[in-house]
Amino acid sequence: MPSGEYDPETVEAKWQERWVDEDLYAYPERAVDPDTVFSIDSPPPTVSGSLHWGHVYGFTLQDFVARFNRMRGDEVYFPFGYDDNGIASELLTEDELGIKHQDYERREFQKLCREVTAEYEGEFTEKMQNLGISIDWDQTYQTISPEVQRVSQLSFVDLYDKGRQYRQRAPAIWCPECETAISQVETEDDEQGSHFHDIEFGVADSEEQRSSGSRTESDDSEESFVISTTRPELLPACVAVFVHPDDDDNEHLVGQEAEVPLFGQRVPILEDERVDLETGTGLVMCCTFGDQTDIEWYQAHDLPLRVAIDESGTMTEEADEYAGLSADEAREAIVSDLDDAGALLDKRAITHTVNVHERCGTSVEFLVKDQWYIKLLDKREEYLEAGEQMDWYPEKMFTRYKNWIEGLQWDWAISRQRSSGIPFPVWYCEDCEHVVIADREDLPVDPLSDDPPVDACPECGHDEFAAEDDVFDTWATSSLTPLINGGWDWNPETEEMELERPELYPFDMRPQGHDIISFWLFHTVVKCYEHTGEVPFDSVMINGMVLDENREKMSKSVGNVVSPDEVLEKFPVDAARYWAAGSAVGDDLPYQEKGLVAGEKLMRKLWNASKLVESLTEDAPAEFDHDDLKAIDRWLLASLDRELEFVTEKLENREFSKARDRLRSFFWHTFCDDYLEIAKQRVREGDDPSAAYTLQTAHKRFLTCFAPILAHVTEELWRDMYDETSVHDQPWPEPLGLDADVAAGETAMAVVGALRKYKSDNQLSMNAPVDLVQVYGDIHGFEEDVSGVMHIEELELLGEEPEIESVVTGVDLDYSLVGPEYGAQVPDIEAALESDDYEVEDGVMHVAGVELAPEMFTIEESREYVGEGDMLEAGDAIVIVQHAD
RNA sequence: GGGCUCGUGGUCUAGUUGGUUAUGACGCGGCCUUUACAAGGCUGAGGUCGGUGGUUCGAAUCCGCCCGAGCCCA
Repeated sequence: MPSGEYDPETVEAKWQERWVDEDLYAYPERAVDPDTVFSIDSPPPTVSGSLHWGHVYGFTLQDFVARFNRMRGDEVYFPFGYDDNGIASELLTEDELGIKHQDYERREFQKLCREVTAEYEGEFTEKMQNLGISIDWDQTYQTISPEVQRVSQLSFVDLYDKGRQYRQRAPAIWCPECETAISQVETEDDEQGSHFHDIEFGVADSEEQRSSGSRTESDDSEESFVISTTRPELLPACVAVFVHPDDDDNEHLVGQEAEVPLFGQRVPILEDERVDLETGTGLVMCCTFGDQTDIEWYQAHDLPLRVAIDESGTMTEEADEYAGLSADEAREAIVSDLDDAGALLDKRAITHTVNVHERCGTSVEFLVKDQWYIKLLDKREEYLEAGEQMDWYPEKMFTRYKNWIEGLQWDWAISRQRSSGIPFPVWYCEDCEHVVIADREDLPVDPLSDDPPVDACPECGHDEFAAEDDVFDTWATSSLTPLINGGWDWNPETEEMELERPELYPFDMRPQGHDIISFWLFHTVVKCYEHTGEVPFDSVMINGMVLDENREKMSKSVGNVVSPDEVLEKFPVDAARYWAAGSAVGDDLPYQEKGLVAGEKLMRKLWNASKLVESLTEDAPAEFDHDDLKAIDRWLLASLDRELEFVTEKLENREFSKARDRLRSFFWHTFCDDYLEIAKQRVREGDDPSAAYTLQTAHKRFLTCFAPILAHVTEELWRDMYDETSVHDQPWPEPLGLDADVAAGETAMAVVGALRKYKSDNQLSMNAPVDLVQVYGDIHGFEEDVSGVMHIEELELLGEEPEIESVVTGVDLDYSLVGPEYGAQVPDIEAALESDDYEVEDGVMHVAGVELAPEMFTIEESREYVGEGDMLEAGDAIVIVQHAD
């Protein structure tokens, strides 16, 4: 029996442990009906990081859905993945073990990674369990595991067979410090000090002018222009000069050729909108490659390639006499030589934004490498339709997916030149470069250690092969989680890819933060769609970001990070869950201690009310004929039916905060404040099975409905009061389907409310007796309840309205009817009403030359009681109180 | 710089197919021991709905511009 105060610290830990020990959330082995399976595909978090609010928030929202669907009878598949395949885990492993990945064979290094991350995974598991998330802990996977590597490589082979992947020489982002290619998302902007060098370029005649014979001696060496650059060492890589189309001053240069100082190559002067007119002189050189724009120009204008800096940051043969110097040394030497040649007009310090590798802060370079790509551009329409097929919660977030697809300019590069990661299962013939792909049966393979599946090249018969040493982009693996969860594998007998658990796929729900819709979600949709021909998710639930209490992003450098660990030492998990349910899905949510405090208060109210219900329902009948229910009991249960209908619909639509608030409000105000006060007297003053039954029935329903949100306190109360099986295993309540005089019940409650106010206003205690109360209004069947709870000696129902003097105070128009009908005449009508210039005849109002139908207006009256006692207005009813103070 | 989202009493929020008196909670003031709960109950104050211009008889709601925040892209 619940007694004393609720002790969340002990209770929450107890249930978290038992839920796991009892396998309460286990996905049933033989659940094979796709219609009753509810499968969730959570994006696996990076395990080497610590738990942050984003995890708590995201997983809590998923848990609401999981618990709700479980109670509705679905077999819920709620797995957990550990993303330990990223660079973060590799660095962690090197750090922890004091090793370098270069010293190990790739497979061996990954084994070490698995060992190191296992420890962190344990910690992560514990924290997730401490949040009471109803994950099935028998359904877990690690992205670095050989099984997942196999799926990743199978995906590669499948897409290659389908012609969706190709290999091409293209620019890659390169970190010269780490000597690795990195993806766009691994770079970040950094403000750095640098120098602008104003360098004079000569103008040479273009081919056209030369051939047309317009060239004169003086045109040649006389004309020049100035380019400001921070990268003079890239002069040897210069392949073009660009002018903005709106740049009138330099427009005349377009079409001519420029001569690069010191190096002498002649390059075209072209026009392009991507020139930034605000920076430097408005003229810019394009070098292959100095930055991202250079790559775009290279591709858009079909420019030649001149690579002047190699992978280690050393100047190449293109740099002539500077070859072999480091980029920094070359810059100094070139600047000095430019100065000597008179081509350096100015040098000044600036700060500008550069792309740096987020791990080491080194400015990135752009190199040309052979890269593998997945085709995207040719199927943009299809992928857009795939997105449209999913239900988006909230709907508005589909726009992000749509904009992303519409803005795609390149296919997706999936190869990374990192020395750790999941390898491409590919070899190349040393002679003819024929691509040899591993056999599916052999996967996972590492070409650096394993032999190709053929002895000789099927193309040319050559028997020497070069291993592909690239690894997959991390998204290439992360985008396969529905297939990993579904047990996707090669069946050698049917020679087809098959799902071991096809009932899970497509997954019912994909949760996703709105920040990575364009990466994680998009790539997952694309790849799974290509592999299976089906959109992998029926629905997507987007969660917002957790911000600090000033609505600003939590960031270590700003120092406004609040750790969930600290907070959960102070507050119950259920309080955090209550807070998490407090925002519209998809919206950002500020961390607010007040939100958790409100949750604690609700838990306390639930606890205390349960204690009272328990004490009142010891003799409650398990069954009770609904026809024998007293009016107020019938009214309460019928009202609860309506609330449940609302709450159920909101939970179905992931409108957690609406469900939460409505449930809370009905429980607190209607059940506790109104009903419970009345029912407790009835039960205490005499045997009242109708009240006891109603109390218990309603209370059970509250516990089950609160269970998805307040998972722990409801479990404690349920198991303590009712049943040794979990509240989370109870069926979601169906409406009882009772008829009740809802209006009379509400009027009765309004009368009670008015009397409470009367007592409060007159500084009377709530249990102070009142001599006589007369009610004009329908509270039929509730008379005893009203007089009981308000301690009324005599309650009299009036058959006709008491003596009331009415004074007309104004006229209320129903604008939704008057507006469309009379439009511009509305101000005239209002003016006439203002000056009392109107007449009402047979219910029709004549005003300002028009006639208003009865439903268009209401005469407002203030009513004054002229008889004995005090008059109270209680909704539709009028209450007269006779009380001798 | 571009796109998307958000902006409602001190704080968090409901309401946005246009209808005039904007919801609830937290906090704040006042009153009340009602044998579940004073961390409770009743009640009150507090908002020209980010700013500005427009459309309309009527705008928190629709449109333009501006400001602030978040995310993604450059």
